Amino acid sequence: MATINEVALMAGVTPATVSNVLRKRGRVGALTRQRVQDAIDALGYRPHLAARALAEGRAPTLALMVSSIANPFYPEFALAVEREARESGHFVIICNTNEDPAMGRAYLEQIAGTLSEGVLVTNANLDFADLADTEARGTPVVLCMWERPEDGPGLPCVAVDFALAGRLAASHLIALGHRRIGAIVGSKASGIHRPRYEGFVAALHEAGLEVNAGDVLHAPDTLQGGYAAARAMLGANPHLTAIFATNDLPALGAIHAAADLGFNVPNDVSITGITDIQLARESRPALTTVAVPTAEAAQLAVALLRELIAADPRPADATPTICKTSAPQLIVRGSSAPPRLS
Amino acid sequence: MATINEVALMAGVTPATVSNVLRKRGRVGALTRQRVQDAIDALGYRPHLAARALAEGRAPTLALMVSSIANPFYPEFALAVEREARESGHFVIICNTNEDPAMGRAYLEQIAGTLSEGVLVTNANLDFADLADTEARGTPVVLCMWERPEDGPGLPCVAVDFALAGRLAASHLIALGHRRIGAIVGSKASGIHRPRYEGFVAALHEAGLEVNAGDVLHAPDTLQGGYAAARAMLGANPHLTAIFATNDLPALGAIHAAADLGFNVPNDVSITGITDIQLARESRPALTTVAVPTAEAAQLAVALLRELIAADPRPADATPTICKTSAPQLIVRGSSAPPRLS
DNA sequence: ATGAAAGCGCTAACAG
DNA sequence: CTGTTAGCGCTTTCAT
Repeated sequence: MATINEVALMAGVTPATVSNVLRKRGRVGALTRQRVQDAIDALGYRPHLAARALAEGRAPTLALMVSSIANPFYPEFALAVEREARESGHFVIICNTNEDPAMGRAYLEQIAGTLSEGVLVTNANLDFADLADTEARGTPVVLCMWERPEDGPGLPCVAVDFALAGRLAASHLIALGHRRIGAIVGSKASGIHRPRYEGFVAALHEAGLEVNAGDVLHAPDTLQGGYAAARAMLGANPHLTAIFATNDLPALGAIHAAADLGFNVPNDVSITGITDIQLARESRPALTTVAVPTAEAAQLAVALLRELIAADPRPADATPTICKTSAPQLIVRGSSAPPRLS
Repeated sequence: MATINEVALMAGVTPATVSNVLRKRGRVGALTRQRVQDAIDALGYRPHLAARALAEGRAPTLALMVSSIANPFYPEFALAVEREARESGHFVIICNTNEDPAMGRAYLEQIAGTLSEGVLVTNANLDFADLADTEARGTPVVLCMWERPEDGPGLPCVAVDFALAGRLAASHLIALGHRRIGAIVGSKASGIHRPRYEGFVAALHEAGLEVNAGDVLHAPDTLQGGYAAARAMLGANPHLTAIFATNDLPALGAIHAAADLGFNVPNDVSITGITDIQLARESRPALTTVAVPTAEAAQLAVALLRELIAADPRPADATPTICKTSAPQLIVRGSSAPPRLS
C-alpha cells in the first residue's frame, strides 16, 4: 500500500499538498495537481481510512445493532441504512447481538466512538444502561422503530405510529364484517408490540366489540410462533373469523396453521399482519398487512444520527429528539375477506 | 473519550504500561496493574480501535461483498461470517453492491487495506479486474460459494460442489419415478448455476432420460422469476411431472405458480430447489431441496481469509488455495412425491 | 500556491 | 518491571 508520503515524493511535493489535492481544497496549482494526480495513479494510492479517521478525530463507520440479521425484517432495513450512510461516506458495521445483552455491550464498548461514530439501535435486546453509557461517553445513539419512545432509555428516536398500525388492521377486519377477531401478540421481552395491540383494542372498542381474553395469545415473533398460536386459537375457538397478528411473520405462520387445519384463507378465516416485509407480498395467499415505512425510518434514523454527530459537542440537557415517520398504511391483499355468511 | 495518556497520568505510569496492562502482556507488577485498572474504570477508558489499527499496521474489519443483503440467502451467510470474524476480533462491514460493478469497485478502493484487512466475496457482480487489483495491492480476497472456481478470477476460494447438488436433486426426482422433468435455471450473469444444471443433466443422462430443450427455462434468481418460468413451463408442457430449480427462491415461486394453475404440489407436480434457505422449511408445502453448507462455507472462508492475512507477505506465485466444503445433502420435504400413476 | 511541523491515540522496540 | 523514543498515515494550522 502506497502512502501519501510516497506520492508526495514522487510528485516532488509535500504530503500536505497531496492531501489538498485529495480533499479538492482548490489551493493547488493546476500543474502541481496534475503531477500529484499522476503519482497517485502510478502508485495506485488510496488514502488510509483508519489514519484519516485518527487525524480527523472522527470515524468512518456507523454501527447497526440488531438481534439477528437473519430475522427477515432486518435485511431490508439494513439495506436502507447502508444506502443512507453512504451519503455521508460512512460504512456500516453490522452487530448481531443474538438477543444477548452481554454481546451487545461488548459491541458498544469496543466500537462506539473508536471505530464507529454513531450507533443505530433496533430491537437488539440491549441494556438501557449500556446505551446510556455509550451516549454519556460521547457517541450518539439513535433508536429506530422503537415501540414506545416514552418507555425507552430516553434517547433520540425515530418513531413509527404502531398504535395506528394496529388500529388500521383492526378497522379493516371490522369493516369487512368480522365480529370475533383473535389476536396474536408478539411476546418477546416485555411490552414489545404493546402499542400495536392497544391500537387493535381501541378499534374494537370503538366499534362496540369486546376483546375476549381467550382470543388473545402471546407468541414468539416468528413464523413458528404464529403457527403454534393460530393452531391453538383456531382449535379452541372455531367461531373466530379473523386473526390479527402484531407482526408479519406470525401472521404468515397463522396462515399456514389455518391451511393445515383445513380452513380456507381468507374465506374461512381472515389474517392480517403488520410491517409488510417482502415475504408478505410473495407468499400465498399474499398477506393483508399494514405497511410500516421501513426504508423511511432507516433514512431518518441515519440522518438524525448524522446531525447528532455534527452537533458535537451536543448541547447538554437537551431533550432527545423524537422524529416521526409518515403514517403506516393498510395494504389489502389476499389473506382477508368478509366472513362467511353462515 | 478518555485516552491512554489520561489513564497513564491518573495511574502515575506511562502509556506503554497501560498498553501492557491492556494487552495482558504480563510484564506488569500486580500493584501497578491494579492502579492502571482503577484508572481505566474511573475514566471509562476504551482503546481507540482506529488508532490501534494504525499503530499495529492492521485493520479491525473484514468487508463482506454481496449484491444485496435483502436477498434472503445472504443474511444467513452474513450471520455466520460475523460469528466467525469475531473469533479474531474482526468486525464485519457489509458492502451491498446492488449488482453494480462500479459500486463494488468504489467499496474495494475505499476500504480494502485501509479499513478492512480482508475481503470476502460472494455473488456480488464484481469485475474480476477489480478483485485482482485489490489482491495485487496487498489485501487478501477470498471468494465464497463461487459456482466455478476454475472460471473465476483465480483467487482463493471456498467451493461448494454445486454439480453434486444438482445431481442429488435430479436423482431424487428420478428415483421417485419422474421421467419428464423441467428445469428452471438461474440466468443472472452468464454461467451462474451452470454446475447445478450440469449435475442435473448428468443425472438424467445416467438414467437414460432425455433433456428436452423446451423443458429448460432460464429465469432471474427470484421468487417472481421462478413463478413466471414455472407458469410458462406448466402451461406449455402439461405432461411435466416435476420441476428442478437451481435455487430455492425460484423453486418456491414455482410452487406458487403450480398452485395458481390448479396443480397440487407434490401430487400433480414435484418441485425441488437448491440451498435450503430458512424459507424453504417454513413455507407450505415445505420445499424439498439440496442443503448447501452455508454456515460452514462462511466459516471456512473467514478462516482462510485470516490465514492469508496472517501469511502477509503472501508467498508470490503460490497457486490460490481452493477449499472445499462438505458435500451438499438432499432434504426431502413436502414438495416432492411420486408422479400420478396415469 | 506550497512547505514545515505538530499531533490524532496507540504500539513496539529497546533501555534502564 | 517500567519508561523512553519513534513512528503508523494522515490532516491541519501557520508560515513562507
